[in-house]
Amino acid sequence: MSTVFEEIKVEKVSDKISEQIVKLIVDGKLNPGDKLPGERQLIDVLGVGRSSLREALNRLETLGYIEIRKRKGNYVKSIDATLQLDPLKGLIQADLRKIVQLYELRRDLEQASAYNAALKRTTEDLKRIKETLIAFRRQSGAARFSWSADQDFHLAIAQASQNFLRVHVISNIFEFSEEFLAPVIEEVANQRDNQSIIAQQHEAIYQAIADQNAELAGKRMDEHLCWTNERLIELIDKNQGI
Amino acid sequence: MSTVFEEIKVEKVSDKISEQIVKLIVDGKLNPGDKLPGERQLIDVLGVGRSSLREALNRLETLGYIEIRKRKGNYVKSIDATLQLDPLKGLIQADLRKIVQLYELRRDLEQASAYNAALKRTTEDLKRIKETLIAFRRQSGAARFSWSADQDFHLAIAQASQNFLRVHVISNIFEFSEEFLAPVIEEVANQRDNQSIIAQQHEAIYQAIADQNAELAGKRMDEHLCWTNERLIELIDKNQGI
DNA sequence: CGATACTATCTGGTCAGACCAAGCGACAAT
DNA sequence: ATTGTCGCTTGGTCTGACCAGATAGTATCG
Repeated sequence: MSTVFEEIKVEKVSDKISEQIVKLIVDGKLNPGDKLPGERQLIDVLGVGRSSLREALNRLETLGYIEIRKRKGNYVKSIDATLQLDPLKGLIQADLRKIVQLYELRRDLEQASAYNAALKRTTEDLKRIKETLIAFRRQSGAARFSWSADQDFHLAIAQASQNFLRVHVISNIFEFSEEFLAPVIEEVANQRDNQSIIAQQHEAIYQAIADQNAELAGKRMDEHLCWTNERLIELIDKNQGI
Repeated sequence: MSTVFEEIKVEKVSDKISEQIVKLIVDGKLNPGDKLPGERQLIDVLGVGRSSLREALNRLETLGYIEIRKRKGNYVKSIDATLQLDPLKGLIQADLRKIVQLYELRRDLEQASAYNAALKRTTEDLKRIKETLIAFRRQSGAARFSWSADQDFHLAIAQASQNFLRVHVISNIFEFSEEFLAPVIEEVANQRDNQSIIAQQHEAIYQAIADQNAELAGKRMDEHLCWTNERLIELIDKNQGI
């Protein structure tokens, strides 16, 4: 029975309007830089109320299709800017210090990651982790901090924990935080000591995983990330003050 | 010269409104699933016109922060960004047993959630958790398992852990897994004992959080979810065989 | 007493009309 | 040629009104 009837969808007026305008842009009837007719003119042509029209225009603006210039008019935008609507990004932008919460989350996951890796790692996993360790040491000789080598280590452990979701989520966190921290993270390289401290911590974690000592692996990972987070907070506070 | 003068920016009323609401979400004053006051009520509180308010709400919806349900109200959405789960839907559909990995992830987070809640909970947080406990007991009297009351308990703890991201991510996992498990979860209700066992486990967790015993809270949460996961695996294996 | 039916009210969606301040162009005064 | 003024246009905002569906409390009927 349930397959016989279709749900009746009520489409908002503003949806139809924005669909139509997007179609015009896609079809090339409206080109970047073109000025749309004034709002009062459009509501006549479209036969809708101004609030619906404005709702549509507003959505188109936040989606990046048009640009609303107060007291000047509405213009079609060139869609060169990759329209990214990552809600999380907006949230963190609202308060950079919130990124600490993201890193707290990371600690939750990575602590478990190391714990489970110690229990479930294969010898291949272990070998892969070892390789990332060597790569990190090698690259830390260079002037700048090698973020990607650091990430490789953590991701290798996540893989060893035999949970593809964990890898996925942790990798997401890396990707996400990179663009926020890229401007400040370079400072880490200035304090050259940090590099070797991190390397030592990594090696200690590796050792615990190799020994299949889950408790210790988890504990060391937690301490490692606590230490990292503290450095991070220092950095942010310093740059925030400017 | 150009550096001496700053451009005067005119901020739209709707911008201020949406900023404020985003801030409320970031600060955890508004949590996933919360219902916003009605539009007519909000314009009184904020002292703005309805068009500006609606403009703000509309933007927040297209950005993914809230969900506008016609004739029902406006609700805060959980943020999907960290855990971009949608692409994974296909993977889990292909092999329902993969959901075990999702629940392992949940355990990572919730163990930390309980741990931190025990450390950081306010007395208000504690009161809120207690209420979910009572609601669960009351609803478990009914024939069917009250999934939402169960979720409320776990989310209340996440809130008490003072990390808004944790709330969102856990809420996301619930949302995501609900659609997979809805068909099988009802069976839990058949074994009436489970209901009271879960209630007891919840109460034990609550007690540890009330006592601010972080280690114990984390441990009990972990055990609780281990137990749950085992029941889950049984269910899946049984239904998979058909 | 219990199930059904109704009604008052609340919700978001839409429309219409009004006013504001700033941009802009035409035109006059200097 | 520069400056000042006036009026029109533009998007931004507010108010008030109505609609239709959802909802909950009340009244009615069996």
